[in-house]
Amino acid sequence: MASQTEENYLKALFNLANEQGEISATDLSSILQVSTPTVNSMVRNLSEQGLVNYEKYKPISLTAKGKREAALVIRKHRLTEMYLVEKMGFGWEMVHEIAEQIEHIKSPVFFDRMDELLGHPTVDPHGSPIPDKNGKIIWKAYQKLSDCKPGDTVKLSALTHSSEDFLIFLNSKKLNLGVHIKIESIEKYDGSMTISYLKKHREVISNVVCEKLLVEKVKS
Amino acid sequence: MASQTEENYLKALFNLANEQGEISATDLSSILQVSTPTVNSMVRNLSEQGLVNYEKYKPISLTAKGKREAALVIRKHRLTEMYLVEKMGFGWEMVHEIAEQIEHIKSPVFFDRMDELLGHPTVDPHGSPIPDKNGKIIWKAYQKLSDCKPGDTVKLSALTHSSEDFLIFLNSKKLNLGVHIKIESIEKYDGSMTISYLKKHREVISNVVCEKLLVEKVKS
DNA sequence: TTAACTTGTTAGACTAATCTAACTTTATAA
DNA sequence: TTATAAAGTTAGATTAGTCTAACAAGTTAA
Ligand SMILES: [Mn+2]
Ligand SMILES: [Mn+2]
Ligand SMILES: [Mn+2]
Ligand SMILES: [Mn+2]
Repeated sequence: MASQTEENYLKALFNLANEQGEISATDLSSILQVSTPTVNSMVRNLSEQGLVNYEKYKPISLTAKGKREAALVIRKHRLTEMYLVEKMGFGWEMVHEIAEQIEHIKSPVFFDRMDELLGHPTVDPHGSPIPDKNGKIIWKAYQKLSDCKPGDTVKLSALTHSSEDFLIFLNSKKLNLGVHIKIESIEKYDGSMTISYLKKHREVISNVVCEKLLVEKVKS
Repeated sequence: MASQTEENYLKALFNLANEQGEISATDLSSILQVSTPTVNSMVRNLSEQGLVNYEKYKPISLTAKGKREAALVIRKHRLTEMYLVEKMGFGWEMVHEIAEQIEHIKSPVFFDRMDELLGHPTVDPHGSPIPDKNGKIIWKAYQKLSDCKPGDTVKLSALTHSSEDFLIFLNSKKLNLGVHIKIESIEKYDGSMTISYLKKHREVISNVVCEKLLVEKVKS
């Protein structure tokens, strides 16, 4: 069974692959906060276990088996986050750190029970999809708020990044998942948007923020 | 902060001290399933941290600081077991293994939240006391069922040992904590007891079992 | 197309936690 | 009271995961 460290490498590889395609030792090194020689030796180890494709000086990738393993760790992480929010009353900005540890618990029944108590959720508290028990992920086709036009009404459904700082910022603006947002206008100069939501709440949000908000068109 | 391994040693030391007083390297070795040289080097390490009193060839003991640390790990273990039973619906025979892992999660708020959701419980699902946030334990003065007399009516309140096998045995006899037991008779020869409980349920249980059941006198 | 920079790899070392083999101290019992 | 057994310690090795320093390969840009 994969160690805690190995599971963290698999997750990092999986996430990087979905953000960039090509993965370098340097990327892993900066995400996992370890030196490149450390990455190098772990990648060789994972490669020997058939989880990673490795050839000297070539970009790193997960094998099919590695992808599945990674997705199952991510499943545990996201189920945990959902459980912490829904059943234990934690805020969405607090759960990542705890889930980072609990995801490594070796007990299938524990995660199965969470899944059951939650009613088999398909997304985590940040809107990211929860892989199924076979490691399969259903990616929903969201668009960035920054790609929407004035007059559009959309539902906030997920985030591209969910750092604690960003989540606390969203809390302060009462921008929770599920909120319906009307785009009033877009400033040409810097792409900042004036939006309204929740009984005429009106805010101006920067392009940096709009880029991180994933939305669905609302049929109305 | 104490590593997972260190925390497990502290717990073992704490439990052994409450069962035997004097602790030997061999005891730790057999409980933790590691060799005596391994125990030796870890005990020296804990001693350097001021958690254990160690002198060559002398029995091992926890310092005040070590006792406190140990009790706080046991607190996390028992809160977790209680949470798993009360909030997640696990049987009392399933929770020890999972708690053995979750007890090492580094997140005070996580355990505080469990404690709060459970309403600050004082005992775990096996009747063992949960140390408070300062590591203080209140030991209740239970007696063994095997020390009771025919005619006594008692409440089953705790267990001296809670191996999975024993818990499954108790399940099969419907002997749960809180059950009121009337001692009908005791067989002189082997100390086995005929007891009745739960609407005239009548059973003969061996002395081996009676020795492991902790009860309180019922005033009636 | 070659020099300079960036990225990746190798070599060698370290720490925590473990082991086995060998030795020393303490306990037991003839 | 001394020989034997049991318990504890030391020495030295191993594995996973990490590091730094040095070197090699690949990329970029003059
Ligand atoms: Mn997360
Ligand atoms: Mn993790
Ligand atoms: Mn337990
Ligand atoms: Mn443990």
